Amino acid sequence: MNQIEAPRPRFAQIADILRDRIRRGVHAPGSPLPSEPELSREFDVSRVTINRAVGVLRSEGLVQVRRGRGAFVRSVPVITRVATRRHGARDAGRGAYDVELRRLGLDPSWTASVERVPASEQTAELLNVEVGCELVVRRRRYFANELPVQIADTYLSSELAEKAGVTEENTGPGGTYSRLADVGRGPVHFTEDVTCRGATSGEARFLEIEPNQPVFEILFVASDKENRPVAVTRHVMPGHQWRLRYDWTDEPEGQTE
Amino acid sequence: MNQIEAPRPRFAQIADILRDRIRRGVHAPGSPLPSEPELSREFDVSRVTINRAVGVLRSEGLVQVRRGRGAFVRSVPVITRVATRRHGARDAGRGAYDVELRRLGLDPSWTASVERVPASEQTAELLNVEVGCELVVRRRRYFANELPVQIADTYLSSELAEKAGVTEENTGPGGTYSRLADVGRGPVHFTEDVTCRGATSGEARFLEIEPNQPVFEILFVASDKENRPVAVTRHVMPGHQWRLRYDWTDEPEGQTE
DNA sequence: TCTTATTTGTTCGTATGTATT
DNA sequence: GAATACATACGAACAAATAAG
Repeated sequence: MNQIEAPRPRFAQIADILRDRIRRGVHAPGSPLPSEPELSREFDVSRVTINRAVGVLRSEGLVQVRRGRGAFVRSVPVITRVATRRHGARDAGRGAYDVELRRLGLDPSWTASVERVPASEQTAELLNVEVGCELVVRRRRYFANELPVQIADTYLSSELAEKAGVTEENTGPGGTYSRLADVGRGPVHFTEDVTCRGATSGEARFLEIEPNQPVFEILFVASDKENRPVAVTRHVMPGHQWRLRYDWTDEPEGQTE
Repeated sequence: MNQIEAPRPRFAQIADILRDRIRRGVHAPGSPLPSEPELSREFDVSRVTINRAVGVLRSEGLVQVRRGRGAFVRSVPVITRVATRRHGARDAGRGAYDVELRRLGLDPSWTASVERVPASEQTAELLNVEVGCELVVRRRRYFANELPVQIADTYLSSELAEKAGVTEENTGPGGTYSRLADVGRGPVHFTEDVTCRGATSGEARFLEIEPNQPVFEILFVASDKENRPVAVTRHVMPGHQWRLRYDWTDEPEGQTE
């Protein structure tokens, strides 16, 4: 067994060089890389090899390529989503998003809309309802400086949504969870499943990333005090631009259950 | 603007077909795909196009390609790492790993070793020590059915490690945290930062995945009751084969601070 | 050990298609 | 319409890892 590093493929070496140039600011955020024919001449390789090298940077989220225009360096602020346990669930919500983005000097914004859809198999199981039964879904889209950074869709059974009065875009002070609490179904138990997968083409289009570029998917289930699920939220966000933070304090031994 | 879906590239269509065949069991886990020349003839495309299609499946973690041998279908059980807040930090540790793997019908195993290393910039900052000062690192490697699934390295200052007596591989009942508690430095506050990034070549080699295939990196900081950091653990695991679960229960309003 | 066949990895030159300016 | 830029694809060639003899 030989510990000497095998010679790296040209496309990988060129990707390294370009990555380093971006890191050092030779190509500033928002500015284009030299065109493929130019890079092809500079490194004395075929344009196909340059295309593959740039493909590496694309899949890392470092550049955004637009056909007919060029490859542009992204500015990728890493946004931290803090889920502090002892302060309750809403800390990971909209208010915290605002604070975090302003801390980074970015302008937070979002859109919201409400629809009715039949329950998918997965959502039906999580909400403990029949497949195909009617759900109310609140779709939110988050932006940082006009750039899309997160998809968040919350599903509730139509029945519960109507009882709690959250079938309109404006859910009033405290949001959906406060309205649920008003009718005695306030969520108390929370489960959050985090996975990492390639973006679907629809997600990629909205988030302006490559299909198959890694995204975080968070499935957030809120249940009431009788442990009945009341709402499911699916978050999808580009993997390279988020950090998920969880913090908590252990109870002293005696108080644990 | 034209809403008609552009025709998909051939390599992507072929990747879809192969992915579907794997899903349907046409190619069972552990068995090889047909060779590239064979697929090239079947789909009547060049071998370069097949190579690119298989590359898509590689980056998804669906197949493992070994040069000179072929492309083998992976068996990819999704392992859930549960971090239940109310039961304390150790629920995400080794015992929980054992239980989860047996639940999946897999055989859990791990290795452990202890080293001394100088503090890197990042670790030094998290542990609040000087860069380059001596640390004790406990390296653990987790396997499922002999397949590597996780890297976990825990760093402590040498001083503290010696006081607590955790400079050997065997740390005794309850593990490192119990020994820290014995000397009055038991961790109480926990912070966990989850990010998603491409595997480094070293990680890829150990985890038997592609370089740049997405991995979860978890930075876990444990602090004592005076909020002094006592240990930092870095976990690295293949993104496609883990699910991170967090669950908790909200305290009633009155008890929140 | 050496040889040969098989299999994947990379690269080139060339060509064609699509999106933008 | 023309020029520019990126996307995909092919055939050919060679390199590197593996397996069989």
